[in-house]
Amino acid sequence: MANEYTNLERNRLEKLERLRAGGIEPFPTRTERTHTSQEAIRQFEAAEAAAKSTGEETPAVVPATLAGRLRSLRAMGKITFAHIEDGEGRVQLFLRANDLGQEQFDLFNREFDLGDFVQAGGEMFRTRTGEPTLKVTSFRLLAKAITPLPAAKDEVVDGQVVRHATLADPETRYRQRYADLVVNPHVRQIFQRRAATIRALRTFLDQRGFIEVETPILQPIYGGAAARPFTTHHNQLKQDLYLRISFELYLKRLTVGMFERVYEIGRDFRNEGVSFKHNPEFTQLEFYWSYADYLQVMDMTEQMVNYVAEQVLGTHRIQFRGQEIDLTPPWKRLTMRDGLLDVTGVDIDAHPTAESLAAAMRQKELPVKPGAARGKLIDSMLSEYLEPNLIQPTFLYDYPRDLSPLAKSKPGNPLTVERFEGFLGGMELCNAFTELNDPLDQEQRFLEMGREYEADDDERHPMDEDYLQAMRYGMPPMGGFGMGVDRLAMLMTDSDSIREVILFPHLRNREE
RNA sequence: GGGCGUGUAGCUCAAUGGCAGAGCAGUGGCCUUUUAAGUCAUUGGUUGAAGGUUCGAGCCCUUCCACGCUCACCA
Repeated sequence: MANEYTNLERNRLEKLERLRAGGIEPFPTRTERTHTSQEAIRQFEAAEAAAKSTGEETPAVVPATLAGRLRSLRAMGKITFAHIEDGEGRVQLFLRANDLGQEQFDLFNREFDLGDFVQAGGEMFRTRTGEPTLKVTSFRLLAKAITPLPAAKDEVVDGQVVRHATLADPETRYRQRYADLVVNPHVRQIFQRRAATIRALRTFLDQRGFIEVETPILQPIYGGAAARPFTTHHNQLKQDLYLRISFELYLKRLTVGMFERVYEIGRDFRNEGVSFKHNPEFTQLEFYWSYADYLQVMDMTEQMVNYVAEQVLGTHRIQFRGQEIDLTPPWKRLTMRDGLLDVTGVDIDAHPTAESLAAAMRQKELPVKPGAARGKLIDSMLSEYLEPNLIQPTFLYDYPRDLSPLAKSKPGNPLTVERFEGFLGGMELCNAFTELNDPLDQEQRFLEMGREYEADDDERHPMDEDYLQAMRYGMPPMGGFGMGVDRLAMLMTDSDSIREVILFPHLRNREE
């Protein structure tokens, strides 16, 4: 569809044509930047400090050529003040007809707009109000902005209400994230913190001897979680493929191959509902640690999250949704049985069958979904009554076996597996267990899952024969771990929605 | 998928069923140290889309679209 220009855009296009007519290329190829905004300011302030210490009246000249986006313009007759912004910050420009000549000065005022990328050369000085500023002796357009940035200046109502209105509409912010990033510096900070979060995770794991690997995103059989996959097709191979819903089964194959400690940070895809904590594609961290069990993984988890906060925020006490969360280890540990007993009065250990558990729940006047399996019933109590109350970091551990087909049973307790989930801020953050490494038991679990989900084909857990083959070669005992990196980024940035920490979140297509 | 809500100028927002407005930005002036400058003037609208009710619809009704919140779903 052809773009239709607004009046404001047409106005800028006319400027662009005038520039071209005057022999000025509005999108030149080269830039001659010598300093970033902050380098120029730092160097100037250093020259000032040096002059002061030696008693000089004027500091040494600091020549600089800067480049950035025009973010403010104040034309005052024969002089103009402006600010340009680059990746590090802002610096003020000072232009004077006397210095530039009337023709150049007029060119700047008439044809340059907010949002344009410009290059400006000159010397640093300090204005009467004390701001380090570039006195411009030459300038050049680097790239014309046709569309005005979606930002307004402040609004003064009755000399009282000052509102620095800027792009706020969530739809526009997500669809045009580039514009959001330009005008909302705090959004840039969110993604800098996200990057720091992922960097800290890598550093933490690398330091502990884990090796980062990459496993297939296109998989012939999906597995490792219960979720509907996205399906695609390879034309030449005439083969349906799935976008992975987890990395688990591939990473565990690598432990068979003697990689004792592996991890992967990457994208998972789940063809399910979208919410403030769900996006169809999301970033996952999984690691597998041979010869460890879920208790060791628990210890490492609290250390890892605490380390991330220290690296990203410089503190162990983070603010999230108006509450302070203390990440300092050790975290609270609670068995699922005790946790549910506390909040619902139902003892899951006393009810080994779905029928018995459902009866107990009805007696406590808890909602029961008819025909639900025991694991589903437990899960519903967990997410309804327990999870929202777990604000401070809490490990919930020892899960029912029928919720966890890839986890190992507790010795002497076949109904319970060695599994934990980490909760904080009322959200599930991670999921881990002592991994099942018995190929015969694993085959049996796959068969059970297949039966259980027979009614709902979408959720069926497909049998992965090759995974069983890997396990038959011998799989070491190990602890495994998975964590939603987006949710960790939410915690590190105090973001209410997963969409705030994903650069380009999924949105429905616009009507033509 | 259900419920509730929102959609008006580039941005942020007004407008009892009765002339579609403001601030900022934009445009044209004045202004040689401003601070998201000041000042005078001024342009800009298919009110998300389509239909309906009405003498008259931004407002009421119906359908559709998008977004937000929420429920359902979601190991």
